[in-house]
Amino acid sequence: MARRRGDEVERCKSVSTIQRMIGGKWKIEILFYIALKEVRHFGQLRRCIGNISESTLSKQLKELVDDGFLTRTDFGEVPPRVEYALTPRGESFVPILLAMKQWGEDELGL
Amino acid sequence: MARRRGDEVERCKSVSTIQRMIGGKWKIEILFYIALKEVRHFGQLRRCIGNISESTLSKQLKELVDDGFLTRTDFGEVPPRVEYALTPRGESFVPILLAMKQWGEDELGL
DNA sequence: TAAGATTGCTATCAAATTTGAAGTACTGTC
DNA sequence: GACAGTACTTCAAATTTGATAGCAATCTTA
Repeated sequence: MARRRGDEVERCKSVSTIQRMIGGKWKIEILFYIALKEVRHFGQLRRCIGNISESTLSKQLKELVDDGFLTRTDFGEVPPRVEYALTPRGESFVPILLAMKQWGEDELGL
Repeated sequence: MARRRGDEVERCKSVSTIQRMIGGKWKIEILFYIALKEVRHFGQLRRCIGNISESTLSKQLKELVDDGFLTRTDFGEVPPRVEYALTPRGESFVPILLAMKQWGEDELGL
């Protein structure tokens, strides 16, 4: 049954938080490549995602680290070597990434 | 095993398409309220989502209609009455919305 | 009688976000 | 010696999002 006037809906905090965390223009793809394709490095991500700019990728990765999805390991070498990997929280999100990939293949025929 | 240099990763079209479709700043929440809370009207969505502006909500709804997630029924009355509802494609996405809500509750304690 | 509320927008302009291009620092390759 | 590779940062420009006002017609309130 659909809702009617005066029948207000309360906000769902878990959904609005996820929306904030993965709602960017690139986060799902970034997580996908790190989680399911084992991509670890900045330059690889930039190349396989395609159109993302370096400054944007850098910022999005930082946010994913801050939100607890990724770890960032800087080996302090020159030329720079940095590796990104999933945290346990990131791992726990993998089934959702897989479901989205599967949905795309089934529903969109891709 | 992590990937190394020269070992390039191919782009996954189903993931980049989903990213484009639901990657906005609000789409997950919009779909959530329509799918799981039975919200049908523009004004209700605006109120329960909170900070979204009317122009943005209008645009995002239009995109979700264009991408085949929602139907829009205009009853041609004044004051306007318009209803949004899930298409079969939208319905098929519901399990992913549920999984995200659950993930937020379990992982973030919300 | 007339003002105000209701509803789903659109138009306009300001503010915030995202983008591309270039720069940084150093090593290894041609 | 010029150039590519690596992971960024900085800055101006382009794009997206937000705030506000307005429209159309009817019902409600004063």
